[in-house]
Amino acid sequence: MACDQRGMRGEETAAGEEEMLRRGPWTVEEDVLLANYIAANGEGRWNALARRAGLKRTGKSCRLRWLNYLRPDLRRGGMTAEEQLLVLELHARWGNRWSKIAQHLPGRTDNEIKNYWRTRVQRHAKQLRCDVGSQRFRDLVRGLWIPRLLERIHAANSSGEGDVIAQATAAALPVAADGRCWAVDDVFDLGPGAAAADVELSCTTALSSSSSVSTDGCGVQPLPPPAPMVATAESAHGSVVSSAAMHDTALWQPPQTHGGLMMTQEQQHHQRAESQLLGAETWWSDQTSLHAGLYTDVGFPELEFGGETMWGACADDLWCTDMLGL
DNA sequence: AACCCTCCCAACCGCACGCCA
DNA sequence: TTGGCGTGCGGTTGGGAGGGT
Repeated sequence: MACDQRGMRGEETAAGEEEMLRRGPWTVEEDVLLANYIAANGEGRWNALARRAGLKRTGKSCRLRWLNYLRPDLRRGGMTAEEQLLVLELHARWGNRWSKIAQHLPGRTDNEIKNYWRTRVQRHAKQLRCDVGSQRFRDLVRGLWIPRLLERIHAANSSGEGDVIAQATAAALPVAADGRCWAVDDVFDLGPGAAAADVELSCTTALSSSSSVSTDGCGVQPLPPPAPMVATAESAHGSVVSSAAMHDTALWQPPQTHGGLMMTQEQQHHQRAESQLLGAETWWSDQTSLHAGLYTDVGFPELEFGGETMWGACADDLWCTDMLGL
């Protein structure tokens, strides 16, 4: 793309009569010069490298070009669901530590992740009228976006459960001994010999300050299974325009009581959703609902909403923008 | 066709830090 | 200790692409 922009801003700097340094988009010739030089001599010492390679660029510019564009191990194309999931979770954990986040996404640069965050994630937050740093947005990410990503990952790997776990592992999502997959947590700090049991013991949820320490002393609760919840969203005008229950009857049948009375399914859904959105410590994670795999049994029924499906047809639109009327 | 607007992303900027003489 | 240099990081900018009117 940068090459397509060639010449648009490629003016020489005024500074330096004897050595005119170029700025702006890189030309193919410059790319070849830089790539060939690094292939022959390696990278580093960027200022000297720029001079020796015959490039009229600052070392800084050369380094940036190499790391963000020319490096052979770079991945191209849009972020996969796994990568988006990782970005969301790692950002919740580390904030704008783009380079640190990028270390866990092979082939992706900090610049790319930063751009992804600013263009996609912040746009969604803006549409939802909340700040990306707000608890409300974190809850929406946890309750809507991440489950949707997990669903997509599952769908893509539905050919075999082993693949699912392998995928989660490859994506640095810790998988516990029973196959449950946890939110990104301190597994990165466990060291190479950490067993699945250790993973479970160290689980912390990175996504919400509302995460709670479990009573059994096994660390902080993982993400709740995403299936049943009520998505309540505000329209652009600030009024609640809709709420819809997503449920998986195969998973979410345990009867709930409220004041000694059996709760209707709708009441249960509502209570669960409130708990999630308000960061309550009720996780609805009774043993019957804890299941093997990467939330593998989660299969949202296609939710009808005013003739539109809950999730937009656009593969990249993970928010229910149709429903929101945004 | 022309204009406008938004999205996307490569590239730049300023700053901080580490190393070394 | 200090100053210069190289490097890395996060924030910002600006222009192409594409869609809508």
